[in-house]
Amino acid sequence: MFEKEQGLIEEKIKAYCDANGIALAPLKWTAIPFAGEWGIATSFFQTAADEARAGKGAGKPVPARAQEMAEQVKGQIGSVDGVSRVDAVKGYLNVYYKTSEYAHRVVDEVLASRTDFGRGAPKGERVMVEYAQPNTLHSFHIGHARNTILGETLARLTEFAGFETIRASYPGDLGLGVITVMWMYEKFYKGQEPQGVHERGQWLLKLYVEANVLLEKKENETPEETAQRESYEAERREMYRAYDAGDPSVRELWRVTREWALEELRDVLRILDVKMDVWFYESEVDEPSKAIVEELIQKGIADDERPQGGAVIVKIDEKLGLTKEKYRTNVILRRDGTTLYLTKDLALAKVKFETYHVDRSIYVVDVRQSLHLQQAFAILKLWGFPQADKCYHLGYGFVSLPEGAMSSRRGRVVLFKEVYDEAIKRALAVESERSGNIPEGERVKIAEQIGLGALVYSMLAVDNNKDIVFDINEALSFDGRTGPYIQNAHVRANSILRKAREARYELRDTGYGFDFELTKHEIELIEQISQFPVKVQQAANEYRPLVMAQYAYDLANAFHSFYHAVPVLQTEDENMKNARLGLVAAAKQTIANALRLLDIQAPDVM
RNA sequence: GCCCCCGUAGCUCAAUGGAUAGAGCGACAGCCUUCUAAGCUGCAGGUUGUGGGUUCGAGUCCCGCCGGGGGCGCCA
Repeated sequence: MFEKEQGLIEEKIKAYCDANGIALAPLKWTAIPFAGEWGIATSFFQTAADEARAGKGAGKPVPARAQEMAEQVKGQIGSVDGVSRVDAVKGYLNVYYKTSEYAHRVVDEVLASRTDFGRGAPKGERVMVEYAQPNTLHSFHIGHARNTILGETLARLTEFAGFETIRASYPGDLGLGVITVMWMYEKFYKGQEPQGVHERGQWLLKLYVEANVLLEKKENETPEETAQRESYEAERREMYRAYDAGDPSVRELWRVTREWALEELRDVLRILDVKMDVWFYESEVDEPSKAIVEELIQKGIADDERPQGGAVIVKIDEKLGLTKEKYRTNVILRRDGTTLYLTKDLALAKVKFETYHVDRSIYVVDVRQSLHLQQAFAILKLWGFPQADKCYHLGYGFVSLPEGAMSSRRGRVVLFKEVYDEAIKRALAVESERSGNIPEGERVKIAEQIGLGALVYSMLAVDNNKDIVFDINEALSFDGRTGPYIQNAHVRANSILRKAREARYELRDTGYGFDFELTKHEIELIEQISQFPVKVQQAANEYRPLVMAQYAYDLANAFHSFYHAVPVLQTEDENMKNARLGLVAAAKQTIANALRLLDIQAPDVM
């Protein structure tokens, strides 16, 4: 927001260096890291070090020389519009803003842009974010929730930062797991169907777990048990074969059960306020992907070892001319002619590039699939897609339970829906304890927003590359560094504004100013608000939702401190009252914008 | 055997190579007749796993070691 002033100072620094024959290193600006004062800072360490290396430093230690430069620059700067003072400290040049002027500018900008405050200029690039890729028939657990929340937040960030953004889901609706549930249903539960979208979806998971018990080889099996198990196994294999052969009744069973699972998925996405633009289904990518295998053989990228009884493989390192093993070799078509995960991902990437004209392709996928995705990207590069360089795997650590890894197969999972229901229950309990002023008809809706806010924030507040051991009490905490803490800041800001309206106090847009002595709380809050556009860009460019999660907390924290220490409605002075109401409105708006990017609702009361 | 990630306060986690390594939880002490106490203020808590190296400057980069997790051609 203050590029002009920064530019002016930079010119002065450059002029000083030119006049003194100093080769200036690129200037890096940061916020002054001391609370209560507001401005920007840069240092001269790099320049001094460069000078010393060039043998021109006159033997002076670098820090001392940096400080000397900072002092001399300070002497040269004179007065700059909008700058109250300049300090040279420990090699740093600190430029302090005239807070009254900038405060007015920040508040004005927020109130003029409203929901668009912080939005970046269009970048002319199209991004696709692929996330929410659960297997159908397995129900949606808390690990899928981490994936979906990360993906959705990232999509909101890239979109708001100025990228045209496409959201893509890629459910796995094929494979042995799916067939296993179908077999179980057909054999033991045919004709049954629980009522309720989630009940039905969770029931499918129950069938899956039961089936795996029947199909798993046990220790000390009796011959009868072994025969029984092998007979089940044969039935399952037969169903898989029948599905592949296009058997109409098996296909119909597949279609019906798949729809049950997808209905549940769609409802989970509705709860999470995720609106997918594109659905890629594994079943629809499977057949076309076989064609690309031929293409890759033709182009000399893949080696066909089928004549020797092998598979179709890509020797990635060799084709890239690497001597050290990095991407290794991988199979893109089994010897029986069926496809693999990698095959389908290659075909899907081609569709993304050619049909959707994607410039950047982001995959939100478990970190354990890192090598596979690196292999896919490398093959895309060999294939001649320049977009391969802008494929990015946003890997995330897996979510486990205190008792160990989650396992759909064993039914050892925490389902998203269970946690969501519990979150609402807990939020309602807190509401009835301390929120007397919520209208009866809104209590559940607010509880949903708070409960989900807690859960979502707990997923975003940890860096994506870290594993999470899921603890429901931590995930659903409403105190401290949590979603509800940030939501509460929004509520409190709203409360002040509502009271002002109720008192028929009219907020004047103009004619007020921050030309009074600002408290450190006001300065800190204004500084935080002004940082929002920068944080949006940083989070989007680095593909790091955590940056925004961190920022939202810092902003809310600044507001809570301000709220506690600085009176607004009780302010005697009309001008000051106006200015502070404007600041509160700007803070509320910025908190709301930040929460929106985090896929968290911003309630007006709680 | 090779590759990737992690190791920071009692616990859970932050920190574009830069100023005094920061939050939350937990503990302790305060603050509700005053805009919502899901809050605020104060206090305590650190040899950033370890040994070297690079650098004016290292939690951050490089090498080794220790500890934990993950991955490595016909699973996804």
